[in-house]
Amino acid sequence: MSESNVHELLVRNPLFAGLPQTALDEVLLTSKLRMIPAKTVLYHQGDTPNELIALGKGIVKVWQMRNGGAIATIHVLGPGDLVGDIAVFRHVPLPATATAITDCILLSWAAARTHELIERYPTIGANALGYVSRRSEELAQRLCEMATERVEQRIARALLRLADQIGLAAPEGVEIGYPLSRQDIAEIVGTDLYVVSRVLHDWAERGVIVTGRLRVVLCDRQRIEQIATDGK
Amino acid sequence: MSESNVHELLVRNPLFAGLPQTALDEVLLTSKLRMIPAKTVLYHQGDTPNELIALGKGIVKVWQMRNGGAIATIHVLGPGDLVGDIAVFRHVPLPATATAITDCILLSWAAARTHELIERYPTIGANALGYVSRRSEELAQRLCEMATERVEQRIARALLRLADQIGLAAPEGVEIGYPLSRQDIAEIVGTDLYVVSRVLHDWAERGVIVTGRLRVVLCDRQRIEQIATDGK
DNA sequence: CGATTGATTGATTGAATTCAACGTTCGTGG
DNA sequence: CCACGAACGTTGAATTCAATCAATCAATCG
Repeated sequence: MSESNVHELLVRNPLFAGLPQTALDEVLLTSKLRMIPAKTVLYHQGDTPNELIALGKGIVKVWQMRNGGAIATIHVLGPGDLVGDIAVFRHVPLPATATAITDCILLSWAAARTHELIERYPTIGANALGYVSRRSEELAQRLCEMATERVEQRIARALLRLADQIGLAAPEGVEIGYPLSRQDIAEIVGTDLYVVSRVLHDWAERGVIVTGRLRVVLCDRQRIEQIATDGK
Repeated sequence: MSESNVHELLVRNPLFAGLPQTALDEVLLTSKLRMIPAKTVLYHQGDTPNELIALGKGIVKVWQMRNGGAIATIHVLGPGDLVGDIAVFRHVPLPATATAITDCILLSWAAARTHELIERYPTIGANALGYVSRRSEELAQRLCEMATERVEQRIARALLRLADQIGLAAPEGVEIGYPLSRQDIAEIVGTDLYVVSRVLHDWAERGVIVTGRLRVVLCDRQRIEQIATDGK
Protein backbone atom coordinates (compact mmCIF):
# COMPACT_ATOMS: atom_id res chain seq x y z
CA MET A 1 0.00 0.00 0.00
CA SER A 2 1.38 3.34 -1.04
CA GLU A 3 2.21 6.18 1.27
CA SER A 4 -0.55 8.33 -0.17
CA ASN A 5 -3.16 5.67 0.42
CA VAL A 6 -2.20 5.40 4.03
CA HIS A 7 -2.52 9.12 4.26
CA GLU A 8 -5.96 8.77 2.77
CA LEU A 9 -7.02 6.32 5.47
CA LEU A 10 -5.75 8.69 8.09
CA VAL A 11 -7.57 11.83 7.04
CA ARG A 12 -10.77 9.86 6.62
CA ASN A 13 -10.63 8.76 10.22
CA PRO A 14 -12.89 10.86 12.43
CA LEU A 15 -10.18 10.88 15.08
CA PHE A 16 -7.95 13.09 12.98
CA ALA A 17 -10.50 15.45 11.48
CA GLY A 18 -9.49 19.09 11.56
CA LEU A 19 -5.82 18.42 12.18
CA PRO A 20 -3.22 20.63 10.50
CA GLN A 21 -0.89 19.00 8.01
CA THR A 22 2.10 19.02 10.34
CA ALA A 23 0.15 17.14 12.96
CA LEU A 24 -1.09 14.61 10.42
CA ASP A 25 2.48 14.01 9.38
CA GLU A 26 3.51 13.30 12.93
CA VAL A 27 0.56 11.03 13.50
CA LEU A 28 1.48 9.17 10.35
CA LEU A 29 5.10 8.82 11.36
CA THR A 30 4.29 7.19 14.66
CA SER A 31 1.71 4.85 13.21
CA LYS A 32 2.10 1.22 12.34
CA LEU A 33 0.37 -0.18 9.29
CA ARG A 34 -0.54 -3.82 8.93
CA MET A 35 -2.81 -6.11 6.99
CA ILE A 36 -4.39 -9.16 8.54
CA PRO A 37 -6.46 -11.98 7.06
CA ALA A 38 -10.02 -12.80 8.03
CA LYS A 39 -10.52 -14.68 11.30
CA THR A 40 -7.40 -13.18 12.88
CA VAL A 41 -7.88 -12.31 16.53
CA LEU A 42 -6.73 -8.73 17.15
CA TYR A 43 -6.74 -9.20 20.90
CA HIS A 44 -8.36 -11.31 23.57
CA GLN A 45 -10.66 -10.32 26.38
CA GLY A 46 -8.44 -9.60 29.41
CA ASP A 47 -5.35 -8.58 27.43
CA THR A 48 -3.54 -5.41 28.35
CA PRO A 49 -4.27 -2.80 25.68
CA ASN A 50 -0.93 -1.91 24.17
CA GLU A 51 -2.21 -0.14 21.08
CA LEU A 52 -5.03 1.90 19.67
CA ILE A 53 -6.21 0.50 16.37
CA ALA A 54 -7.93 2.39 13.58
CA LEU A 55 -9.71 0.17 11.11
CA GLY A 56 -8.78 1.28 7.59
CA LYS A 57 -10.52 -1.44 5.67
CA GLY A 58 -12.52 -4.54 6.56
CA ILE A 59 -14.91 -5.65 9.28
CA VAL A 60 -14.06 -6.42 12.89
CA LYS A 61 -16.35 -8.03 15.42
CA VAL A 62 -16.02 -7.27 19.14
CA TRP A 63 -17.58 -9.90 21.33
CA GLN A 64 -17.67 -11.57 24.72
CA MET A 65 -17.85 -15.21 25.65
CA ARG A 66 -20.30 -15.31 28.54
CA ASN A 67 -20.50 -17.62 31.49
CA GLY A 68 -22.87 -20.25 30.13
CA GLY A 69 -20.94 -20.41 26.85
CA ALA A 70 -23.21 -17.97 25.05
CA ILE A 71 -21.62 -15.31 22.88
CA ALA A 72 -22.68 -11.67 22.83
CA THR A 73 -21.55 -9.39 20.03
CA ILE A 74 -20.93 -5.88 21.30
CA HIS A 75 -19.86 -4.15 18.10
CA VAL A 76 -19.51 -4.78 14.42
CA LEU A 77 -16.91 -2.25 13.31
CA GLY A 78 -16.15 -1.01 9.83
CA PRO A 79 -13.66 1.34 8.11
CA GLY A 80 -13.01 4.45 10.17
CA ASP A 81 -13.89 2.83 13.45
CA LEU A 82 -11.54 2.50 16.40
CA VAL A 83 -10.79 -0.85 18.02
CA GLY A 84 -9.73 -1.20 21.63
CA ASP A 85 -10.27 2.51 22.17
CA ILE A 86 -12.13 2.31 25.47
CA ALA A 87 -9.51 0.14 27.13
CA VAL A 88 -6.65 2.34 25.91
CA PHE A 89 -8.35 5.51 27.11
CA ARG A 90 -9.24 3.97 30.45
CA HIS A 91 -5.95 2.15 31.08
CA VAL A 92 -7.78 -1.05 31.91
CA PRO A 93 -7.73 -4.58 30.44
CA LEU A 94 -9.66 -5.17 27.25
CA PRO A 95 -13.23 -6.10 28.16
CA ALA A 96 -13.90 -8.13 25.01
CA THR A 97 -12.28 -10.03 22.17
CA ALA A 98 -11.84 -8.53 18.70
CA THR A 99 -11.84 -10.74 15.61
CA ALA A 100 -11.37 -9.79 11.97
CA ILE A 101 -14.39 -10.93 9.96
CA THR A 102 -12.87 -10.06 6.62
CA ASP A 103 -9.31 -9.24 5.58
CA CYS A 104 -8.41 -5.97 7.23
CA ILE A 105 -6.04 -3.05 6.97
CA LEU A 106 -5.14 -1.61 10.34
CA LEU A 107 -3.36 1.52 11.48
CA SER A 108 -2.21 1.47 15.06
CA TRP A 109 -0.39 3.50 17.66
CA ALA A 110 1.21 2.30 20.86
CA ALA A 111 -0.95 3.13 23.87
CA ALA A 112 1.65 5.50 25.30
CA ARG A 113 2.00 7.21 21.92
CA THR A 114 -1.76 7.62 21.76
CA HIS A 115 -1.80 9.49 25.04
CA GLU A 116 1.09 11.66 23.92
CA LEU A 117 -0.71 12.54 20.71
CA ILE A 118 -3.87 13.48 22.56
CA GLU A 119 -1.85 15.63 24.92
CA ARG A 120 0.01 17.38 22.15
CA TYR A 121 -2.99 17.83 19.86
CA PRO A 122 -6.13 18.56 21.87
CA THR A 123 -8.12 18.30 18.66
CA ILE A 124 -7.48 14.58 18.67
CA GLY A 125 -8.70 14.42 22.25
CA ALA A 126 -11.85 16.31 21.35
CA ASN A 127 -12.44 14.03 18.38
CA ALA A 128 -11.93 10.99 20.58
CA LEU A 129 -14.42 12.35 23.07
CA GLY A 130 -16.98 12.81 20.32
CA TYR A 131 -16.33 9.36 18.93
CA VAL A 132 -16.60 7.56 22.26
CA SER A 133 -19.70 9.59 23.06
CA ARG A 134 -21.33 8.53 19.83
CA ARG A 135 -20.67 4.87 20.50
CA SER A 136 -21.83 5.26 24.07
CA GLU A 137 -25.13 6.69 22.89
CA GLU A 138 -25.56 3.81 20.48
CA LEU A 139 -24.97 1.34 23.28
CA ALA A 140 -27.54 3.10 25.46
CA GLN A 141 -29.99 2.92 22.60
CA ARG A 142 -29.43 -0.77 22.07
CA LEU A 143 -29.72 -1.40 25.79
CA CYS A 144 -33.15 0.22 25.79
CA GLU A 145 -34.20 -1.85 22.81
CA MET A 146 -32.99 -5.02 24.43
CA ALA A 147 -34.93 -4.13 27.56
CA THR A 148 -38.24 -3.33 25.91
CA GLU A 149 -38.52 -4.89 22.48
CA ARG A 150 -39.24 -8.31 21.05
CA VAL A 151 -36.80 -10.40 19.10
CA GLU A 152 -38.27 -9.67 15.67
CA GLN A 153 -38.06 -5.97 16.32
CA ARG A 154 -34.45 -6.21 17.46
CA ILE A 155 -33.50 -8.20 14.37
CA ALA A 156 -35.02 -5.47 12.22
CA ARG A 157 -32.99 -2.82 14.06
CA ALA A 158 -29.78 -4.83 13.81
CA LEU A 159 -30.15 -5.28 10.06
CA LEU A 160 -30.94 -1.60 9.55
CA ARG A 161 -27.84 -0.62 11.50
CA LEU A 162 -25.65 -3.02 9.58
CA ALA A 163 -27.11 -1.81 6.30
CA ASP A 164 -26.40 1.83 7.14
CA GLN A 165 -22.93 1.06 8.37
CA ILE A 166 -21.62 -1.47 5.89
CA GLY A 167 -24.38 -1.95 3.37
CA LEU A 168 -23.67 -2.35 -0.34
CA ALA A 169 -25.94 -1.52 -3.24
CA ALA A 170 -27.27 -4.76 -4.78
CA PRO A 171 -29.77 -5.41 -7.57
CA GLU A 172 -32.47 -6.37 -5.08
CA GLY A 173 -31.74 -3.64 -2.55
CA VAL A 174 -29.13 -3.03 0.13
CA GLU A 175 -26.94 -5.98 0.93
CA ILE A 176 -25.05 -6.46 4.19
CA GLY A 177 -21.46 -6.21 3.05
CA TYR A 178 -19.95 -9.28 4.68
CA PRO A 179 -20.80 -12.94 5.27
CA LEU A 180 -23.49 -12.89 7.93
CA SER A 181 -24.95 -16.09 9.35
CA ARG A 182 -28.12 -16.61 11.39
CA GLN A 183 -25.86 -17.31 14.31
CA ASP A 184 -24.10 -13.96 13.82
CA ILE A 185 -27.38 -12.09 13.90
CA ALA A 186 -28.48 -14.06 16.95
CA GLU A 187 -25.35 -13.00 18.82
CA ILE A 188 -26.02 -9.36 18.01
CA VAL A 189 -29.64 -9.27 19.13
CA GLY A 190 -29.40 -11.76 21.99
CA THR A 191 -31.31 -14.79 20.79
CA ASP A 192 -30.57 -18.10 19.04
CA LEU A 193 -30.13 -19.03 15.40
CA TYR A 194 -33.46 -20.85 15.22
CA VAL A 195 -35.52 -17.80 16.00
CA VAL A 196 -33.49 -15.73 13.54
CA SER A 197 -33.98 -18.37 10.87
CA ARG A 198 -37.74 -18.34 11.32
CA VAL A 199 -37.99 -14.56 11.28
CA LEU A 200 -35.82 -14.16 8.18
CA HIS A 201 -37.69 -16.93 6.42
CA ASP A 202 -40.96 -15.21 7.19
CA TRP A 203 -39.70 -11.88 5.89
CA ALA A 204 -38.30 -13.50 2.76
CA GLU A 205 -41.68 -15.09 2.03
CA ARG A 206 -43.28 -11.68 2.28
CA GLY A 207 -40.67 -10.19 -0.03
CA VAL A 208 -39.20 -7.87 2.58
CA ILE A 209 -35.74 -9.33 2.21
CA VAL A 210 -33.80 -11.70 0.02
CA THR A 211 -31.65 -14.14 1.90
CA GLY A 212 -29.25 -16.94 1.19
CA ARG A 213 -26.36 -18.68 2.78
CA LEU A 214 -24.42 -16.06 4.79
CA ARG A 215 -26.26 -13.34 2.93
CA VAL A 216 -29.04 -10.86 3.66
CA VAL A 217 -30.38 -8.22 1.30
CA LEU A 218 -32.90 -5.64 2.50
CA CYS A 219 -35.46 -5.02 -0.22
CA ASP A 220 -38.30 -3.19 1.48
CA ARG A 221 -36.54 -0.84 3.85
CA GLN A 222 -39.75 0.99 4.73
CA ARG A 223 -41.32 -2.20 5.93
CA ILE A 224 -38.30 -3.15 8.02
CA GLU A 225 -38.25 0.29 9.60
CA GLN A 226 -41.88 -0.17 10.46
CA ILE A 227 -41.17 -3.47 12.14
CA ALA A 228 -38.26 -1.86 13.98
CA THR A 229 -40.32 0.98 15.39
CA ASP A 230 -43.85 -0.42 15.68
CA GLY A 231 -42.89 -4.00 16.31
CA LYS A 232 -45.70 -5.01 13.93
CA MET B 1 -24.05 26.44 50.66
CA SER B 2 -20.72 28.01 51.42
CA GLU B 3 -18.05 28.79 48.87
CA SER B 4 -15.72 26.19 50.34
CA ASN B 5 -18.32 23.46 50.08
CA VAL B 6 -18.88 24.18 46.44
CA HIS B 7 -15.16 23.97 45.99
CA GLU B 8 -15.29 20.64 47.74
CA LEU B 9 -17.85 19.28 45.26
CA LEU B 10 -15.70 20.46 42.42
CA VAL B 11 -12.44 18.83 43.39
CA ARG B 12 -14.25 15.60 44.14
CA ASN B 13 -15.59 15.45 40.62
CA PRO B 14 -13.53 13.14 38.42
CA LEU B 15 -13.79 15.65 35.60
CA PHE B 16 -11.53 18.09 37.41
CA ALA B 17 -8.98 15.74 38.92
CA GLY B 18 -5.39 16.87 38.53
CA LEU B 19 -6.26 20.47 37.71
CA PRO B 20 -4.05 23.28 39.07
CA GLN B 21 -5.61 25.70 41.50
CA THR B 22 -5.88 28.52 38.99
CA ALA B 23 -7.84 26.33 36.63
CA LEU B 24 -10.15 25.16 39.40
CA ASP B 25 -10.82 28.79 40.26
CA GLU B 26 -11.81 29.55 36.70
CA VAL B 27 -13.99 26.47 36.48
CA LEU B 28 -15.68 27.53 39.68
CA LEU B 29 -16.23 31.07 38.46
CA THR B 30 -18.04 29.98 35.34
CA SER B 31 -20.18 27.39 37.10
CA LYS B 32 -23.75 27.73 38.20
CA LEU B 33 -24.89 26.14 41.43
CA ARG B 34 -28.45 25.13 42.07
CA MET B 35 -30.53 22.91 44.30
CA ILE B 36 -33.59 21.13 43.06
CA PRO B 37 -36.23 19.08 44.85
CA ALA B 38 -36.97 15.43 44.19
CA LYS B 39 -39.03 14.65 41.09
CA THR B 40 -37.76 17.69 39.21
CA VAL B 41 -37.11 16.99 35.54
CA LEU B 42 -33.62 18.23 34.60
CA TYR B 43 -34.34 17.93 30.90
CA HIS B 44 -36.54 16.06 28.49
CA GLN B 45 -35.62 13.64 25.77
CA GLY B 46 -35.21 15.66 22.57
CA ASP B 47 -34.19 18.91 24.28
CA THR B 48 -31.14 20.78 23.04
CA PRO B 49 -28.35 20.31 25.57
CA ASN B 50 -27.50 23.78 26.80
CA GLU B 51 -25.50 22.79 29.83
CA LEU B 52 -23.25 20.15 31.29
CA ILE B 53 -24.39 19.14 34.76
CA ALA B 54 -22.25 17.68 37.52
CA LEU B 55 -24.24 16.00 40.23
CA GLY B 56 -22.95 17.21 43.62
CA LYS B 57 -25.47 15.49 45.81
CA GLY B 58 -28.53 13.35 45.27
CA ILE B 59 -29.72 10.74 42.77
CA VAL B 60 -30.76 11.32 39.17
CA LYS B 61 -32.43 8.80 36.90
CA VAL B 62 -31.90 8.90 33.14
CA TRP B 63 -34.62 7.10 31.22
CA GLN B 64 -36.48 6.70 27.97
CA MET B 65 -40.17 6.32 27.32
CA ARG B 66 -40.37 3.68 24.59
CA ASN B 67 -42.85 3.17 21.82
CA GLY B 68 -45.26 0.77 23.50
CA GLY B 69 -45.29 2.94 26.64
CA ALA B 70 -42.65 0.90 28.42
CA ILE B 71 -39.93 2.73 30.30
CA ALA B 72 -36.25 1.82 30.17
CA THR B 73 -33.85 3.23 32.75
CA ILE B 74 -30.45 3.90 31.21
CA HIS B 75 -28.58 5.25 34.21
CA VAL B 76 -28.98 5.84 37.89
CA LEU B 77 -26.50 8.60 38.67
CA GLY B 78 -25.06 9.64 42.02
CA PRO B 79 -22.72 12.30 43.41
CA GLY B 80 -19.77 12.94 41.10
CA ASP B 81 -21.57 11.78 37.99
CA LEU B 82 -22.19 13.91 34.93
CA VAL B 83 -25.65 14.43 33.49
CA GLY B 84 -26.27 15.22 29.85
CA ASP B 85 -22.58 14.79 29.10
CA ILE B 86 -22.92 12.70 25.95
CA ALA B 87 -25.29 15.12 24.27
CA VAL B 88 -23.14 18.12 25.16
CA PHE B 89 -19.99 16.46 23.85
CA ARG B 90 -21.71 15.30 20.69
CA HIS B 91 -23.69 18.49 19.97
CA VAL B 92 -26.87 16.47 19.47
CA PRO B 93 -30.30 16.50 21.17
CA LEU B 94 -30.59 14.75 24.51
CA PRO B 95 -31.44 11.11 23.89
CA ALA B 96 -33.22 10.57 27.20
CA THR B 97 -35.01 12.31 30.05
CA ALA B 98 -33.31 13.04 33.39
CA THR B 99 -35.31 13.17 36.60
CA ALA B 100 -34.15 13.92 40.14
CA ILE B 101 -35.05 11.01 42.40
CA THR B 102 -34.02 12.78 45.59
CA ASP B 103 -33.29 16.43 46.34
CA CYS B 104 -30.15 17.32 44.42
CA ILE B 105 -27.34 19.81 44.33
CA LEU B 106 -26.15 20.55 40.83
CA LEU B 107 -23.17 22.35 39.37
CA SER B 108 -23.51 23.26 35.73
CA TRP B 109 -21.72 24.97 32.89
CA ALA B 110 -23.18 26.29 29.67
CA ALA B 111 -22.46 23.98 26.77
CA ALA B 112 -20.29 26.56 25.02
CA ARG B 113 -18.38 27.19 28.23
CA THR B 114 -17.81 23.48 28.61
CA HIS B 115 -16.14 23.28 25.23
CA GLU B 116 -14.03 26.33 26.02
CA LEU B 117 -12.87 24.78 29.27
CA ILE B 118 -11.93 21.54 27.58
CA GLU B 119 -10.02 23.46 24.95
CA ARG B 120 -8.16 25.57 27.48
CA TYR B 121 -7.44 22.76 29.93
CA PRO B 122 -6.72 19.51 28.08
CA THR B 123 -6.69 17.74 31.43
CA ILE B 124 -10.43 18.25 31.62
CA GLY B 125 -10.77 16.80 28.15
CA ALA B 126 -8.69 13.77 29.12
CA ASN B 127 -10.77 13.30 32.26
CA ALA B 128 -13.96 13.56 30.23
CA LEU B 129 -12.65 10.96 27.82
CA GLY B 130 -11.92 8.61 30.71
CA TYR B 131 -15.30 9.22 32.26
CA VAL B 132 -17.30 8.66 29.09
CA SER B 133 -15.19 5.59 28.35
CA ARG B 134 -15.99 4.14 31.74
CA ARG B 135 -19.69 4.62 31.27
CA SER B 136 -19.48 3.24 27.77
CA GLU B 137 -17.85 0.08 29.04
CA GLU B 138 -20.54 -0.29 31.67
CA LEU B 139 -23.21 0.01 29.00
CA ALA B 140 -21.49 -2.63 26.88
CA GLN B 141 -21.37 -4.89 29.91
CA ARG B 142 -25.04 -4.43 30.63
CA LEU B 143 -25.89 -5.00 27.00
CA CYS B 144 -24.13 -8.36 27.11
CA GLU B 145 -25.96 -9.29 30.29
CA MET B 146 -29.28 -8.31 28.79
CA ALA B 147 -28.51 -10.43 25.74
CA THR B 148 -27.45 -13.58 27.53
CA GLU B 149 -28.75 -13.69 31.10
CA ARG B 150 -32.04 -14.45 32.82
CA VAL B 151 -34.10 -11.95 34.74
CA GLU B 152 -33.10 -13.16 38.20
CA GLN B 153 -29.44 -12.83 37.27
CA ARG B 154 -29.94 -9.34 35.93
CA ILE B 155 -31.75 -8.26 39.07
CA ALA B 156 -28.82 -9.51 41.12
CA ARG B 157 -26.40 -7.50 38.99
CA ALA B 158 -28.53 -4.38 39.15
CA LEU B 159 -28.72 -4.51 42.94
CA LEU B 160 -24.99 -5.10 43.26
CA ARG B 161 -24.26 -2.10 41.06
CA LEU B 162 -26.65 0.11 42.99
CA ALA B 163 -25.17 -1.07 46.27
CA ASP B 164 -21.64 -0.28 45.15
CA GLN B 165 -22.62 3.07 43.75
CA ILE B 166 -25.06 4.44 46.30
CA GLY B 167 -25.26 1.84 49.03
CA LEU B 168 -25.44 2.78 52.70
CA ALA B 169 -24.35 0.75 55.68
CA ALA B 170 -27.39 -0.60 57.50
CA PRO B 171 -27.75 -2.93 60.50
CA GLU B 172 -28.76 -5.84 58.24
CA GLY B 173 -26.22 -5.16 55.50
CA VAL B 174 -25.90 -2.71 52.62
CA GLU B 175 -29.00 -0.70 51.88
CA ILE B 176 -29.77 0.95 48.56
CA GLY B 177 -29.60 4.61 49.44
CA TYR B 178 -32.82 5.87 47.91
CA PRO B 179 -36.48 4.83 47.62
CA LEU B 180 -36.51 1.97 45.15
CA SER B 181 -39.72 0.29 44.04
CA ARG B 182 -40.21 -3.03 42.24
CA GLN B 183 -41.19 -1.01 39.23
CA ASP B 184 -37.90 0.94 39.39
CA ILE B 185 -35.90 -2.28 39.40
CA ALA B 186 -37.99 -3.66 36.56
CA GLU B 187 -37.20 -0.61 34.43
CA ILE B 188 -33.50 -1.09 35.03
CA VAL B 189 -33.31 -4.78 34.14
CA GLY B 190 -35.97 -4.82 31.46
CA THR B 191 -38.82 -6.80 32.96
CA ASP B 192 -42.04 -6.10 34.85
CA LEU B 193 -42.76 -5.43 38.50
CA TYR B 194 -44.40 -8.83 39.02
CA VAL B 195 -41.31 -10.79 38.21
CA VAL B 196 -39.21 -8.51 40.40
CA SER B 197 -41.66 -8.94 43.25
CA ARG B 198 -41.47 -12.71 43.04
CA VAL B 199 -37.68 -12.78 42.87
CA LEU B 200 -37.19 -10.39 45.79
CA HIS B 201 -39.75 -12.25 47.84
CA ASP B 202 -37.95 -15.48 47.17
CA TRP B 203 -34.59 -13.99 48.16
CA ALA B 204 -36.08 -12.46 51.30
CA GLU B 205 -37.46 -15.84 52.34
CA ARG B 206 -34.01 -17.31 51.98
CA GLY B 207 -32.49 -14.48 54.01
CA VAL B 208 -30.42 -13.11 51.16
CA ILE B 209 -32.02 -9.69 51.40
CA VAL B 210 -34.33 -7.72 53.61
CA THR B 211 -36.96 -5.79 51.77
CA GLY B 212 -39.82 -3.47 52.52
CA ARG B 213 -41.79 -0.77 50.86
CA LEU B 214 -39.37 1.13 48.55
CA ARG B 215 -36.48 -0.46 50.36
CA VAL B 216 -33.93 -3.19 49.62
CA VAL B 217 -31.08 -4.25 51.89
CA LEU B 218 -28.48 -6.72 50.68
CA CYS B 219 -27.57 -9.07 53.52
CA ASP B 220 -25.73 -11.94 51.88
CA ARG B 221 -23.61 -10.25 49.25
CA GLN B 222 -21.69 -13.44 48.46
CA ARG B 223 -24.90 -15.22 47.58
CA ILE B 224 -26.11 -12.39 45.37
CA GLU B 225 -22.78 -12.31 43.57
CA GLN B 226 -23.11 -16.01 42.98
CA ILE B 227 -26.57 -15.55 41.47
CA ALA B 228 -25.21 -12.70 39.35
CA THR B 229 -22.37 -14.75 37.90
CA ASP B 230 -23.63 -18.34 37.92
CA GLY B 231 -27.27 -17.58 37.47
CA LYS B 232 -27.98 -20.26 40.06
C1' DC C 1 -17.44 -36.98 -3.46
C1' DG C 2 -17.38 -37.03 1.44
C1' DA C 3 -17.04 -33.75 5.20
C1' DT C 4 -18.08 -29.55 7.13
C1' DT C 5 -20.76 -25.64 7.86
C1' DG C 6 -24.96 -23.31 7.50
C1' DA C 7 -30.09 -23.37 7.27
C1' DT C 8 -34.73 -25.13 7.99
C1' DT C 9 -38.54 -27.01 10.47
C1' DG C 10 -41.34 -29.51 13.87
C1' DA C 11 -42.12 -30.67 18.63
C1' DT C 12 -41.47 -29.65 23.30
C1' DT C 13 -40.38 -27.12 27.23
C1' DG C 14 -39.93 -23.35 30.05
C1' DA C 15 -39.40 -18.69 31.38
C1' DA C 16 -41.51 -14.49 31.52
C1' DT C 17 -45.47 -11.54 30.50
C1' DT C 18 -50.04 -10.42 31.13
C1' DC C 19 -54.36 -10.19 33.51
C1' DA C 20 -56.89 -10.00 37.63
C1' DA C 21 -57.68 -9.59 42.34
C1' DC C 22 -56.48 -8.44 46.76
C1' DG C 23 -53.56 -6.79 50.76
C1' DT C 24 -50.65 -3.20 52.85
C1' DT C 25 -48.61 1.12 53.82
C1' DC C 26 -48.63 5.94 53.75
C1' DG C 27 -50.11 10.52 53.44
C1' DT C 28 -53.83 13.81 53.52
C1' DG C 29 -57.78 16.17 54.54
C1' DG C 30 -62.07 16.09 56.85
C1' DC D 1 -57.36 11.29 64.94
C1' DC D 2 -59.58 8.61 61.83
C1' DA D 3 -61.06 7.57 57.18
C1' DC D 4 -60.10 7.41 52.75
C1' DG D 5 -57.60 7.31 48.52
C1' DA D 6 -53.38 6.57 46.25
C1' DA D 7 -49.31 4.18 45.64
C1' DC D 8 -46.90 0.05 46.45
C1' DG D 9 -46.69 -4.85 46.91
C1' DT D 10 -48.20 -9.76 46.60
C1' DT D 11 -50.10 -13.81 44.48
C1' DG D 12 -52.53 -17.03 41.36
C1' DA D 13 -53.91 -18.33 36.74
C1' DA D 14 -53.68 -18.08 31.90
C1' DT D 15 -51.12 -17.09 27.94
C1' DT D 16 -47.42 -16.14 24.89
C1' DC D 17 -43.04 -15.74 23.31
C1' DA D 18 -38.77 -17.60 22.97
C1' DA D 19 -35.29 -21.24 24.06
C1' DT D 20 -34.22 -25.86 23.55
C1' DC D 21 -34.02 -30.36 21.44
C1' DA D 22 -33.94 -33.24 17.42
C1' DA D 23 -33.77 -34.31 12.79
C1' DT D 24 -33.11 -33.25 8.09
C1' DC D 25 -31.71 -30.67 4.10
C1' DA D 26 -28.54 -27.67 1.28
C1' DA D 27 -24.40 -25.58 0.00
C1' DT D 28 -19.52 -25.13 -0.05
C1' DC D 29 -14.83 -26.77 0.02
C1' DG D 30 -11.01 -29.50 0.07
